[in-house]
Order: sequence, then C-alpha cells, then structure tokens
Amino acid sequence: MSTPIIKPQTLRGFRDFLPAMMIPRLQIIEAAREVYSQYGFSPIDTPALEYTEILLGKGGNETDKQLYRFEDQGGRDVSMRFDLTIPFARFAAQNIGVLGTPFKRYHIAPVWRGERPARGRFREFVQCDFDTIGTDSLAADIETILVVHDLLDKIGIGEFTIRINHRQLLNGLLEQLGLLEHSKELLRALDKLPKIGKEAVVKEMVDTTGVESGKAEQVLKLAALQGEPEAILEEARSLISSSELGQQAWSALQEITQACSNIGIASNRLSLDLSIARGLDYYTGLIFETFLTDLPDMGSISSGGRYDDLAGLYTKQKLSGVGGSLGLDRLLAALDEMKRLDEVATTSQILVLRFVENRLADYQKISRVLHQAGIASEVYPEAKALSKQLKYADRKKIPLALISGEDELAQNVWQLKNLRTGNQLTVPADQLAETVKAELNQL
RNA sequence: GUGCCCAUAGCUCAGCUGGUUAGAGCGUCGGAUUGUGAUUCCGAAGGUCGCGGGUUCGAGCCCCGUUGGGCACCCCA
Repeated sequence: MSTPIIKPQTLRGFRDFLPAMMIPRLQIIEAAREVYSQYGFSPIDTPALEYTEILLGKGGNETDKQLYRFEDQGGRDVSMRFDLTIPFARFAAQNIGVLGTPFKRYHIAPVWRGERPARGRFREFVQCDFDTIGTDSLAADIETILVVHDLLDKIGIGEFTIRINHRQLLNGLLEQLGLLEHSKELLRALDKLPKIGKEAVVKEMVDTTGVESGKAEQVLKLAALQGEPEAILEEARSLISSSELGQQAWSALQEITQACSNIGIASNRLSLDLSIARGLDYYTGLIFETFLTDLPDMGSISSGGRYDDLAGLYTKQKLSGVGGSLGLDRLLAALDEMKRLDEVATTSQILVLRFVENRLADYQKISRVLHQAGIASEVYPEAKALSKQLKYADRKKIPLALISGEDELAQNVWQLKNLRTGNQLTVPADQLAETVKAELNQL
C-alpha cells in the first residue's frame, strides 16, 4: 500500500502562474514601474495583513468588503487587505511626518477579496496603484491621467479610452434638482447606464429613492450626453448653473480635458462620460475608468480619482490626493483573450548544447562569457542527442543555439545557429558575444 | 451571498434511450537518424470518467452532496 496522495489543487479564485503567464506578467509590472518612476512616484510596500478595524474603517461591513478575516495566534482580529488605498491611508497617517508633502508613491502588490470569481475576476489579484497626496492642484489630476495613458500605451494593449467624470458635477446637478440626499443610490444606478440602459436606470432610481421619474430622467439627461468634451461641457453648463460645487467641478473638468488635449493625448483616448460614478465612496472630485476598445465587457482595467480626505479615519491631518490603479490580472486576462501574449516559456536567449560530455567546463565557461556581456544563456545539462537538445530549445522558444564539438573546441570557434531561420555561422570565441548580440537584434 | 450552466488522457473534445476490456486529434516519451530542432514514418506510455454517497442486475451517462470552472445579479481591478 502506497501512501494516498493529496489531491493537488488551488483554492477557488487563486491561481498558479506558469512561466508563459508569469513572464508577460513581470513585463507589465516592469512597464508600470518604469512609467511610475518616470513621473516621480516612489515605491513603497505595506503588510498583507492589517488590523481589521483599519480596513473596515467606519463605513462598510465585513461582507461588504468581502474580507478574508481571522484571529491571529495572539488573538488579534486581523484581515487581508482588499485594496491598496486603505492601507496607504493608514501608511500616510503614520508616516507623512517624515515623508513630507506632496508625496507620490506607487505600490504594486497582491490584494484579496472573497468574492465570487468570474472572467477577469479573482480572489487574489495584483493591483498597481499610484497616488499623489498632499496637494489640491489640478496638475496632479492631469498627471494621473497622463500616467494611465502612458502606461497603457507602453503595454501595447490596443486601443483604449479613459473615461472621466467629476463627482461634484453630478452632485451639483443633484443639488439643483433637490436630490442631493439620494445621491448614493442615484449614482449607483447611474453607474449601470451602459449595461442596463436608460429606462432600467430610471426605474431603479425611482424604485430605490422614490423620486419622481421626471427628475430621474433629468439626471439621465446629463449623463447620457455624448460627443466631444467641449460640447458636453457646454451642454452641461446650464444643468448645474445654480450649484457652486457643480460649477467648480465644471471648471476642473474643462481644465483637465483641455490640458490633456494640449499635451497631445489623442482625442479618442480620453472622453468625458458623465455616467461614470464609481462605487467607492471616498472619491470626491475627478473620477475615471478605462476600457479596452476591443473588450469593453472585461470591465475597467484602470480606474481612480481624487479624494479630499484620504486618511481622515486615522489622523487629524487632512490629506487630499489623487491616484489610480491598474488591474494587472484583469489586464492579463484581457491580453490572454486577445491572443496578445507572447508564447515565451523562458527568458533564455541562447542555449549552449552539451555536445561532448566531458567538455562541460568549456560550455559553462562560454555561457558565463555571454552572461558578462548581458546575454541570457543556459547550458543543456545532459549530453543527449543533439536533436533532443535542440528540441528543448524549440519548446522553450529559445532563439539561438551554440553548437560545438571536439573540432570546434580545438580551433576555439563556435557554431552559432539561429533557430528561427536555420542559419548557422562559425564564430571565433573572442567575437562570439558581439555576434550573438547582433543576431538577437535582428530577431 | 442568490440563481443558472459545466467537469471524460497533459491539452481540445467524442462517447447513441444506463449494457461487456472508455475513444480520437494534438502533446509527451522511445526509435527511424551515435555532428544539428519545429516536416515525415514506426512504436509506447498515459484515465478508479473531479471527489463522496445513492438508485440499478449493471452508472461516464440518472439522483443528492461536495470541490473546481463559467454566466447573470451584487460588487469591483
């Protein structure tokens, strides 16, 4: 009787990452780090676990946040973070004294939510957040849009649209209509506009708040505006004219859209969409979501906005800010579906074949020479038939192979084979690194 | 958390109204080819039909539960 084996399985909504998925994953993280750094955001990290009271704050309950919550070995009530913003609020409250303002950070890390998994939705996923806190300047709002734009552009995910809106514009409208007290329900209904349509939204508004359907339709009138940002703003002007907050929001949106346009953001990539409401209640100003043109139903792959009191729960110091988040795993699910992921199974650029068994040292030595020249090289471990070794390179999609037996070793030359083209060159040892580099550049 | 659909070899799937030893393609491994891969040819391995229970003379197929996946609500990256 052998020992019964334990069924290997991962938890629902949790996943393994094979090299073919992990390599593009790291490429995106690398792209995000580059763009964030270029704009002056600094990296930080925080613990995966926090005191539950920190994460729950005042509003919201445990099931609302879909928390993984438990008691630790010391009897503390702890939970796994469900986003990076709340931990950042705690972090800022605790550390802003030594950091100073304005403070710009980025944070790339996994978060956990015990919600039902679906397409592009997992229980463990990585967010790539960036925020600027300690300034009310619209410069930071504009920069936030630029960062999202540059990052998605760099990743090469195809066409996308960043849809922006402003919380106070909606509130201004509600104020003018005398509906401010119902803003939460109304905004939640409004958020569903693209999905369920105008009539259903009006119905939900009436059902949940008891407002007259005529007023609900007026809310929709603003949200349903389509077209160029300038035109929409022009239309919206009169709808919020009696609200001071609304007018401020209006000016902010105008400044943001104009700045983006002047800076050179393509007009199809930034649109004003007054139906965007965002579920999260801490947003108070600019809000945005980003959709892929080819896969709009994947949901927003990057979203964020401005808040005027990030850390009010944890400190008396008022910290306003603006930021965004890129959903790495949702983005990867989209890339996967669009068949835009490279089929790469290794990072090696060249495979050194172990042709002659007792010449291993020569093969490892040349591999190190390549490493020192910045080339990713590996030596096949066994002196199997060359066809087997080449097949390994094939499967891993390694583009080059280095083949040398006794004859070449005696002459101090190497056979460099390009596995994509089948071409083969005889290269003297001292020219190998540069020849390999030249070959790689041509791929 | 509620409702619905799905689960057969590493992958994609076939398997008739429940009826003997469960199949294919691709992949893997070995060989044709002891100095050259992704083509071709030959051969092999690999499944307690997700798991547990029930109905039945008999279950991959029917019923219940459970785990995992998908879709719609909900929420969101």
